[in-house]
Amino acid sequence: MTSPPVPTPPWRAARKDRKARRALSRDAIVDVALKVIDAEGLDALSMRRVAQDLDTGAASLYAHIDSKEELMEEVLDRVHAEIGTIEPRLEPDPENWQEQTKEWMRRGRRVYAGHRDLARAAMEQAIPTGPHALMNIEKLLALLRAGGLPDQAVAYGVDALSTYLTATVFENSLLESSPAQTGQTVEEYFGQVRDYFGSLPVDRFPNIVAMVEPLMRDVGDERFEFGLDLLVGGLARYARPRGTDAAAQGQEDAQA
Amino acid sequence: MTSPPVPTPPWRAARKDRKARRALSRDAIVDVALKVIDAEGLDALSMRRVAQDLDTGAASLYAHIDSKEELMEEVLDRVHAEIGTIEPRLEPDPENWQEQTKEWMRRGRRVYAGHRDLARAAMEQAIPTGPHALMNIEKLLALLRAGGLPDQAVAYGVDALSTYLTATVFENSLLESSPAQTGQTVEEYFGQVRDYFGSLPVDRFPNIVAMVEPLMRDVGDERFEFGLDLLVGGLARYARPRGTDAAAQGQEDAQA
DNA sequence: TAAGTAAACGAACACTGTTCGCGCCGTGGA
DNA sequence: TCCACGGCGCGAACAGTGTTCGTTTACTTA
Repeated sequence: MTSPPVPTPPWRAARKDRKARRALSRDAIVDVALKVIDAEGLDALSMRRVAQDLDTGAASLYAHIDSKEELMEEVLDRVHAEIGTIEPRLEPDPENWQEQTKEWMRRGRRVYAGHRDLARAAMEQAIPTGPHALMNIEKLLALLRAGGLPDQAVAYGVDALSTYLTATVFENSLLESSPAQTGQTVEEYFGQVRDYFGSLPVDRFPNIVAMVEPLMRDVGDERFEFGLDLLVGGLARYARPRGTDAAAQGQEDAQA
Repeated sequence: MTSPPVPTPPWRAARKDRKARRALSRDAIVDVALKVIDAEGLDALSMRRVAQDLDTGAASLYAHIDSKEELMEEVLDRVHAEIGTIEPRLEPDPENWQEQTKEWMRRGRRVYAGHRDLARAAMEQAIPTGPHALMNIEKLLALLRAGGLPDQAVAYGVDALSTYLTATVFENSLLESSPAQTGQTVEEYFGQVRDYFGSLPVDRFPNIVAMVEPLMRDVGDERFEFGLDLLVGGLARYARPRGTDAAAQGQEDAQA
């Protein structure tokens, strides 16, 4: 098979080039996937799209990753890492657990908001089991336990907080991306909805018509903060009595 | 072009048969779509699948409906009608608005739960504008206003409640449908997660390990009821002072 | 009866996630 | 040094998806 030296044909050279940047790996794939989401949104993410940025075909990805679903889990866990590593050492303070919890939630919101509509993917994940996602659950559990809540309240509380976080961030991303598909800005879209609500028949929808302004006010921080206060404040009612007021409250659930 | 009478060829006869049941209409399409969702789940819903039950092709549907998205809006509004028509006349009672609100939420949950994973579609709808959806918002607004909440608290409160409803119902449907795809029951899936959580390294995840049981307890009513109580109880803090306690609270948002 | 119109429809387009099987390539053993 | 092996890369294909095009069909109106 020893043949005399011959200039390699162009297609083989091209092949060589491609093989040369053999940077194909699990991490590289997840990297690119997240970059695509950040740049073009979740809908633009396809196996072919990821492969394209890696100068290869979609089939090649399946040597490193079982399915797109698994890829998404990996991407989501990377984002969970981003939430957790901003302030790696968090010492739950029993005197300050409410504000700490809120701050943690705000951090999560900021991080998610920085990745377009990735929160939609987070919603579709039933129970997150990635290491960094677990770390975040662990942190939240620690905060609520520091508040002295009964175990069941801690568990349901963490669940409610997580649900609230992903759901609100997702809805926010919807409000930004769905009017963009028809080429209008968020303000235009909101203006249209405001007008529509205002134009409803007053006899059938008196409250909507009367409440158009408060309903349409702010899509962002204030709205999020309101619900957050509802939840954390509600959880605080379960807290171990401290200071003057008793923590007793008449609900039968969330027993210790 | 006048040709002598000839027995219609079989294929034309077949065509005749199909045309005879010209029951194709907007309502009929929405009917079938909802039936498909109820019977086979949201993922099974495709334009071709709907057309098949109507003995036609997918293209024929587009004479009555602009897009699949519009079809989903129609389906969702039908379900919203189902929520609203169970108790068409609801008189908001200022003395009882909290329990009325909770009951309304429970009703919504029951209805959604009766339609498989349709709640996922509800999540993806940015701002519902269907007539029956608006009617439900109207009802919720009336209830919170009867409680004497400041306008902004009413608006944000309705939003938080709606979000909580769809998000929790959606998560519940996920927990039921996602393990079913791999052929296991919900109990098996939950057992696996429980075992996994329990097997985590105690030094890194002390709270998760300690809280496995409360975390994994109940996927249903109790969990929902807990979050519901958090929200409604939190809203009640904004209520107009009645009886002894003052409703003042230090948050700066949700001003009237 | 003739014309006009609106619905129905088959085929096609551009996508999607995933699988199959071939061929290249770097590494370990003889 | 040579060779075989095994894993990875990858083009092509499969079975789907929502949607559109151009045509045929059926019904209504003049």
